[in-house]
Amino acid sequence: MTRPSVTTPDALAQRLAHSGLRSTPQREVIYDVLLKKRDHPTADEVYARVRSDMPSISLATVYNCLETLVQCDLVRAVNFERGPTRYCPNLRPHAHFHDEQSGSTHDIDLPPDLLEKVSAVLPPGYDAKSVEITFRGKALPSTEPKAAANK
Amino acid sequence: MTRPSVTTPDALAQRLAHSGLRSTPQREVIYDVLLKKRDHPTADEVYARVRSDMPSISLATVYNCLETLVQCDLVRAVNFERGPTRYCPNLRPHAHFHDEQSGSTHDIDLPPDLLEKVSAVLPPGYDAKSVEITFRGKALPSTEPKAAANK
DNA sequence: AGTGATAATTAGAATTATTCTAAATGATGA
DNA sequence: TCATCATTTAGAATAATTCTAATTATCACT
Ligand SMILES: [Mn+2]
Ligand SMILES: [Mn+2]
Ligand SMILES: [Zn+2]
Ligand SMILES: [Zn+2]
Repeated sequence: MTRPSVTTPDALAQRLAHSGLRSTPQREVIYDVLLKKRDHPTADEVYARVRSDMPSISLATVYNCLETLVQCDLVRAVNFERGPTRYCPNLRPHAHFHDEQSGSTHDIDLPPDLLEKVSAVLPPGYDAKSVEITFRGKALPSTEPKAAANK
Repeated sequence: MTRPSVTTPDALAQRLAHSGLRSTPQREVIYDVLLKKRDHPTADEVYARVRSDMPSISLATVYNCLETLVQCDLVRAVNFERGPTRYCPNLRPHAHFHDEQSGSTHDIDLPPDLLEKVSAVLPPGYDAKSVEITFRGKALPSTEPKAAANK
């Protein structure tokens, strides 16, 4: 029954304020879209989804808002090779698994000590602010993202 | 006194033949350039370096040859965020450290068991063909890549 | 050596995701 | 209400890469 730390829409205004930014309808609906279907959509996909709620929003605004959410640490930008950037509202420490067949991206939760263990391979003189772990391969269809299991 | 497994220019013709491809002057000079200065150059940087040896080479050929070397498993393509792809002839298992100040990329050799340990976090149903580990942060100037220390 | 088949290279156009620019709109608060 | 500053917006610009179609090089055979 643990809840994700900050992944509720309410947290948005707080986090934005903390960075001296305003909560706007565009930022809210974009964050909602990310929380509702956590399949690592691209900016274009976010744009398409947001347009049903807000048909007048512009693609530039989608890019601007996503960047803002990333700066506020509410969302992670996820890249794989040279593909378009994908957006992830999962704030727990996790890795990404890219299924080559389907093109889908899955979250892999990490045990609490793994990132430290990995960072321990750094020789003296290297000070890492972040670590990213990415897998590429084949995932069984049963591992396809099911209907928005939040928790 | 261990030697890197396949990182000598001689290996090139072999590996290419194994994939049914020819060894060409362009492929050779590009692979040489990658071996000579292992600082993870971009395609543009490779192009610039190769042009002193072979002024008539085209940028399209540089892209083609780099892709060929990657397909033959002689070179790794390395991406960081949305930056241009960089190329790495280090075939040992290693991670990448991106120094945010200088923009430089460093190889971090990995202990033999680490990648297995990391892959062990995958739930059943996930079959990873590759794992990538990327660090981002600050590296002390002393860790700057020194004059082509091969071995 | 000559010939046809295939592979590789090349210049330049096209593509794609993203960023930039400059103007319009919206909120804030003296 | 007005001035100020933040945000959004449309469209142009950018940058890395890929594609296209033509040319050149290599190879296998005769
Ligand atoms: Mn990824
Ligand atoms: Mn990298
Ligand atoms: Zn994720
Ligand atoms: Zn490397």
